[in-house]
Amino acid sequence: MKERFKHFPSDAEASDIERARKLFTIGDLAREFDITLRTLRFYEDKGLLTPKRDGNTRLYSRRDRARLKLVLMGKRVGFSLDEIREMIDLYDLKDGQETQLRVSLEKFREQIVALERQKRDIEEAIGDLTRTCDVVEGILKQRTAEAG
Amino acid sequence: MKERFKHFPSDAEASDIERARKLFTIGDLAREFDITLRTLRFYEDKGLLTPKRDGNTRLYSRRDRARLKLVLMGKRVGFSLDEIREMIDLYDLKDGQETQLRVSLEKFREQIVALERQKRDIEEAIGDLTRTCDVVEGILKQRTAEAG
DNA sequence: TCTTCCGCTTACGTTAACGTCAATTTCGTT
DNA sequence: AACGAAATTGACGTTAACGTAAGCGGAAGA
Repeated sequence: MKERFKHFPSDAEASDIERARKLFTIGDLAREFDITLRTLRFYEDKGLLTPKRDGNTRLYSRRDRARLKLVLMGKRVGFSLDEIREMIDLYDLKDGQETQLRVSLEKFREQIVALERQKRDIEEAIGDLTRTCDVVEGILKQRTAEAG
Repeated sequence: MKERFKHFPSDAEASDIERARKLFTIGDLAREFDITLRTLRFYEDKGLLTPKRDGNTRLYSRRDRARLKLVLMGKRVGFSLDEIREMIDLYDLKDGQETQLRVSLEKFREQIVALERQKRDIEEAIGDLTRTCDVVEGILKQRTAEAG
């Protein structure tokens, strides 16, 4: 474990100044969003982020940071990294153009439908398991009654 | 695609006789449960099924078929194949013993908790997406209003 | 007999999202 | 000069549940 990130509560005081900064290192973002360096580099390989370089060192702008937020948001709601990249690329192509907004809106709605489907599947599974539990409980009660 | 399985409605008539049978081929079960041969063999490799052999050919008993049903049920409610195997093995060790029933019951309840957690996550995601949709719609309406 | 169907085994491939490891390098302190 | 922390690249490993391909055998039907 060479790359580890702990929380340093002692650093929390400087947040006002820190968050007003224009540039972030890879470690900054990793700490702030609780992800690993590997993840940030991976996202870069995938074309989700494109930080500048100071020689070799990555430098993330506020814009990069905003994109990262979008990526993590997208993941949270169940999009794959590929889907997220497509949407962000599309959006960045010409900022906030109507067609792109409509495309994204459509994707969001489809995802909502997919999520609702998943939800129903899970509800059914919970129902099945609950019924099974009831049956097993019944068997157990019957046994203890016989044994008693 | 060398191994394909279609539904043969013309075979449906013989179901009374067929289902009363004692032995099944791998193709029989594949058709009945709509899974591939590969899957059946995979489950065997994993120790979930142990059909007998007529020379090289697998022969599944009604007991094997019942186990397969359990496996598919377990999958449906979100257990991994490893978890399913553990439970089935445990259950087969001494059939229907109280302790084993209690262990399974415990697992089921844990799984219900896990599923309910997933359900909440999905609901939150749906909420997020719905709100995002509303925002995007608002932007679009505003634009069309300005353009009009 | 030829073809087709059903079955067999072995073994490598797939997908997603990173983890882990190795070998260096650069930076800020002390 | 030495040290540790933080950074770099590259490449292989992981997990789950199969898919896919290659190559083979035996039985049934035209």
